[in-house]
Amino acid sequence: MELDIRIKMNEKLFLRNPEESVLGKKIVKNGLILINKLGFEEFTFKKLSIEISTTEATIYRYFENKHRLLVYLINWYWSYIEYKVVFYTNNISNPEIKLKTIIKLLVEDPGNKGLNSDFISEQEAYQLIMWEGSKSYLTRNVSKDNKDRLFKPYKDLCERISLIIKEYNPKYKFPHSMASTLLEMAHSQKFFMQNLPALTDFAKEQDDKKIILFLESMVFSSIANNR
Amino acid sequence: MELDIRIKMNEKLFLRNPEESVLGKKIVKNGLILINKLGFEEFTFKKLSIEISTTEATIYRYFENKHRLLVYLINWYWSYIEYKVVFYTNNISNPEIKLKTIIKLLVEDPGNKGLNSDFISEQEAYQLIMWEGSKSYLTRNVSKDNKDRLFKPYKDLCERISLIIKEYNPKYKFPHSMASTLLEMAHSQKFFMQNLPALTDFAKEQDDKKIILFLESMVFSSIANNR
DNA sequence: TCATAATAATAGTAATACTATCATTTATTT
DNA sequence: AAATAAATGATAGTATTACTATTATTATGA
Repeated sequence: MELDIRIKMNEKLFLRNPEESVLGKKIVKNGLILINKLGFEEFTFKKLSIEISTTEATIYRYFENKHRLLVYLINWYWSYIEYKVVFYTNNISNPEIKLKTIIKLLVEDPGNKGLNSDFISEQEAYQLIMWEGSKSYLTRNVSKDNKDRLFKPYKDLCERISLIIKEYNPKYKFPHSMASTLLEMAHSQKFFMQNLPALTDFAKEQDDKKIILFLESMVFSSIANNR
Repeated sequence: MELDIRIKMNEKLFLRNPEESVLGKKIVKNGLILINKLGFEEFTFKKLSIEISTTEATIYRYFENKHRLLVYLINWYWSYIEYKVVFYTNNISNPEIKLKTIIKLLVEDPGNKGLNSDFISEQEAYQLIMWEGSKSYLTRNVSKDNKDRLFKPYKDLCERISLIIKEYNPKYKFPHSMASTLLEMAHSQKFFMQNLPALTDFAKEQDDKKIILFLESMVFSSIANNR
């Protein structure tokens, strides 16, 4: 069985829906790869247009600017993760196991096992979140973008996790903050491990198990607490 | 008593030491204010040069590029925070009180009470960390910059906090990761509270007390845990 | 006072972040 | 199959960015 996951994207993110044409998909797919290769600051539509043998002007017909493309990609990732969370926790009744499943989903690099269609590669998207994720909201347009619901997928995922936390302990006072801390740290700690290991207790390039243990320890000791 | 705090900055950060001239100090001071006003992406040396009535070329004689200026400012802030941490925890023997003191120092907006000399304004630096902090290391040059010790102040502060965590509980396995989580979240949760409140349990523009409670709860329940 | 260093004034370049126009190709409708 | 519309390509152009270079002027210091 090969299933095609289709995520409905916010229409404000694009001028022309990239999913509806071969070229549009190429822009998104190769845009992601090129951002990962160059870093977001060095990435330009000009460079992308050369990569995929089209013109700058054509890319601008799909996306207003490169930041919108970034947010598009990041939203795709969070929506996809939420889909995975639903898929893998649906049949689980125990909130502790649910949370542990989520932590694994967040931390583990999908590698080449991940979804790798002719559209967005899961593994590339994972790298993107690690390196560029917070750049989606760290701009002077946060509030405006937020009103346009550009951060809805991230907020939805945060909400879903906070509900499970509440299920685990209805008295815990900070389910949303704990959920966003978990989401942020899943990627930050991995980034630190690989690039600034002094900020962690994990040796450089070590596997994910220790990060998972750290996050589990943090989440469960916090939310078990009734103060 | 008016004391002049002098922080020794890494020489790789600048081409000419900005502390050694009136113009240099003006570049740093007003650079900080202008980055906060425009956001780092929109900030340029050209705009700064107009602001302080000098030329672009002159600013380039002090800093290689705007990213170096950003890292300079961020390093100043973390060094200053470490100084404050030492100052306010020196006479405290109880590691719990030490950690609580640190959490307050990290979260509380210094406002106009903070250090506000003719050089860097503490309050402006605080805003900078919140909005632009992670952009100092989220670049393709992290490893190179790390080798040049550009992140030393942040790593030093993390190390210092992790030592206190170890003092509190020598068996706790993730003192550095917990310290970096605390450092990151002190500013992220505040940013979220002000700009993306759905990611927190704090009403928009609310005071800092709840963030402090959240972080205290997270840190102490985690590090009390002996698993 | 002479020498040196710092700054200002000015100019210039390649790249970025777009917008506009028009011709050509491709897809859709009748 | 012809007519029409939509998407793309080719090309050009603009203001700004991110620098580097040169020379004149001003301040500092031995």
